[in-house]
Amino acid sequence: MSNYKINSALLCEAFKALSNPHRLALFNRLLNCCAPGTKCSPAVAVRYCVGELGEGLDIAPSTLSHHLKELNRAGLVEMERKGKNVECWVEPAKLAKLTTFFKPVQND
Amino acid sequence: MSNYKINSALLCEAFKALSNPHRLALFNRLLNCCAPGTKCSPAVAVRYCVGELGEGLDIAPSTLSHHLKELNRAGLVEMERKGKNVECWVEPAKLAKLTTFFKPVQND
DNA sequence: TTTATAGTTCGACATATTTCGAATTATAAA
DNA sequence: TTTATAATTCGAAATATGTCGAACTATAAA
Repeated sequence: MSNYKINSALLCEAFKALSNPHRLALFNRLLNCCAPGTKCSPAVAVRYCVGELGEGLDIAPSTLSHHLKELNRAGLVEMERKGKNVECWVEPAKLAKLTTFFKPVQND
Repeated sequence: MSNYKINSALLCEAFKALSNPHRLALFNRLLNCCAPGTKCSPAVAVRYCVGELGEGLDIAPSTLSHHLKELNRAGLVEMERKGKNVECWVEPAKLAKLTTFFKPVQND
């Protein structure tokens, strides 16, 4: 099977979501739980609440909320309310789909 | 080594380039030289000229040119004039960098 | 019940993007 | 040299995006 026709509309939405510096930073923060050099092998997807994700980004809460909504809409980030907070995480399965796109066609 | 700090500005440019349906289609055309089911194992990157890439996309030549310029600027597509035509192709090394981003952090 | 904290929605405004047609450049063919 | 083909540049217009503050909702704590 080749990657000739992955649903390009969905793919395009994913790339659009990652095309903004703030959203890319947010997504990256969810992907990379650890600072360089530290040990970290999460069995389960890492979770951050909205506020934590926005730290150091210097954007208004409403803007932060908007960007996370976009990442969620694009299917890249999951969100779930936990008490006063809303937790965010990335499902590893979603990543796999994206990497598939960049792999060259495989035929034998 | 982790992917903690890939140059996010460059990465962002790449995703922005792929965030437009027409540009994604153009890039995909360069990635997937073959129709599904056919045999195809290109030793060298596949090349299309600008006009060929635009076929069936129903956009003006100026728009096509603009989009390819964007893909080139983002470092995703190489371009070189060959006579009357301008040939376009994707360097496999560029793809590798993008896939790295989506891979989870590896620490041992 | 009142108050505080976390996050979202809405409307407005500035900026960026997409697209086209007209004019232009580069190359090859007649 | 003149003509045709391939592609690019430029300017303009329509649309989309990023951002904020104000007002609002959801939940927990006092």
